[in-house]
Amino acid sequence: MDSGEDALIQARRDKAESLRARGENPFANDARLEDRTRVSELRARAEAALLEPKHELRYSPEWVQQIFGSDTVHVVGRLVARRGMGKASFLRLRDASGEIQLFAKQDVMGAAFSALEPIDIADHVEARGALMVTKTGELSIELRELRLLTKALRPLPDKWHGLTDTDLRYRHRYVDFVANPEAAAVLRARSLIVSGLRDFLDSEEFVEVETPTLHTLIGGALARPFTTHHNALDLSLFLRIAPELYLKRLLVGGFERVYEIGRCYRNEGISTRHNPEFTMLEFYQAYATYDTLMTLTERLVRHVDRFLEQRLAGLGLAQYYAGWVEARPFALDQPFARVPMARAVQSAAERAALPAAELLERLEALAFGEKGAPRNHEADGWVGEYKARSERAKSIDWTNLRRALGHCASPGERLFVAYEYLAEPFLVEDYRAGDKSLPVFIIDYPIEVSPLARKKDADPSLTDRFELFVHGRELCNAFSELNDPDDQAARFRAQVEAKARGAEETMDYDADYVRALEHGMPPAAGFGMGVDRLTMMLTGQPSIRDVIAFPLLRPEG
RNA sequence: GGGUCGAUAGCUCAGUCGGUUAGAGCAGCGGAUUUUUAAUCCGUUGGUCCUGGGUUCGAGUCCCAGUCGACCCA
Repeated sequence: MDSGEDALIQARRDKAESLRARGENPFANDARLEDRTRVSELRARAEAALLEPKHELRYSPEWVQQIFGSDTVHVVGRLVARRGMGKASFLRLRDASGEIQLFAKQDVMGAAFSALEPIDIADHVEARGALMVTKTGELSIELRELRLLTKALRPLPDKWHGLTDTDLRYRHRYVDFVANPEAAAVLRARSLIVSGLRDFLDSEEFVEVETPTLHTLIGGALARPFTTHHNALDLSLFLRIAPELYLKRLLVGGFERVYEIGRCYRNEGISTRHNPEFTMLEFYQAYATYDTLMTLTERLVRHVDRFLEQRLAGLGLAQYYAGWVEARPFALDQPFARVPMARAVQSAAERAALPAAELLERLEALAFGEKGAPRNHEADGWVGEYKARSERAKSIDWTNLRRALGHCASPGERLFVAYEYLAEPFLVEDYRAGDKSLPVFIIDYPIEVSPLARKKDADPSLTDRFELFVHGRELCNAFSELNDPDDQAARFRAQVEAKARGAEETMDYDADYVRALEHGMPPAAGFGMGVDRLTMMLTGQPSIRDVIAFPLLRPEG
């Protein structure tokens, strides 16, 4: 009654048993690694023996002989392929640094050749032998000894197709990383991207800090939180949605440049761009403005990209980076566009052959009312006329634009909604650098949608704020910080009132934060960026799940 | 929340108009093979066709409901 899977596992258990019967441990951990060599070291030493063209990885037998002589090398790793030839056998061994072929010959190994019998693909082994080159030019280790270290009781997926079922890939991620090397390369890249961020910020004299993730108040962003409870204090707590307010308290405390890279939690839906827990970089710089930070942001993104390229190459993973860059639809090497939101809306309207000034004046009249009916009886006619102006005008989501306008209570909110529907969907086509899209800073956001940003001196209806869009996707949010405690207290009160009116995503009144501002926070600018999204962007991954080691999934049924 | 598509062997996939005992490749098992590269050749094991109803002489296939997933929209 065994299923096919049970039979495959049983066959491997039987092999483990046969080893135990011979007094060997199929889960040994006594390998002596003093003389262990990583595959990458062997490849590096053998590089001088590479034949042209080098990317084909064919080696000269004489040169390899010259470099390595008959010295025995010692490697450990997982077997990922096996080709039996009777009295000879080819195995492929993978360690964290790379792969190399093992060549087993009965006349060389003698009795040790029988060690191959109980060994399967996926097992971890240690091997000793001399470097040589096969007749096809493949660098190989001619085995003297082979020993099982760990028996894998389950088989690997199809050697050619790997594991493609997306659900299985994410549920059995440990298999995904073995079967799909690019998935593992993305995780390596993520680690390097985080290192690159630290490398850049540390060199700019920022201090890395860790602030609480358990919060008593909701603040720093507009999002629904997860709730939890501290037993000893009998205290309700929120998992943080952003570190912002604590980092700015540190500016009050005298730290001029601080940053934090850490997990944030938002109790929202899951999509290709959203995971309930995600990693955010925030940094704050005293005596700086959002203008300073735009320049810094461009340098930061380019620095991280170069850092990634160099370090991946150092790991022998250059081909993955090359593939990602090849597929990139955006350019990072040219100055990013900087466009005030109002101008972005105006020029987007013009590009759709719409009367920009008239349209902006009519936003309130275009809104749907409570029951989805137009507030203004002329509005349907205007929209019909607008749609006829151009293909682009026709492709605008007028229905949802008017619905969203219906929820707006101020001109600033309406401008923001107009931007979201008229301009943002077209950023990729409107801002170009040759055949690539150009990253765009949208600047000067309305004050109503920016509760923590500083008012513009020249126009108090706007804030000194930018968001960076790379190929149409939001990557960063930054602004000159509000440090007037009275202004901040008034904005908190507005949030509390919005909550009382039924708004779901609001901030709480944070009296301690207002007190901190009363002690004097230096003028400053702050910056936030999703590390997951940055990784998606630089590695060309379509889903946030591809850049998270273990994304949240519905539990197995 | 709405729409579209999908779920068949451990993995990757076929399965025609509803019709005999559901197939292939890989993996596994047995055999041959001392330079292979997805090795090759011979033989062979392995199935809750996602679940539950329904239509029918007969359902992997058609219908309904549900579960799970992917993509798009909100």
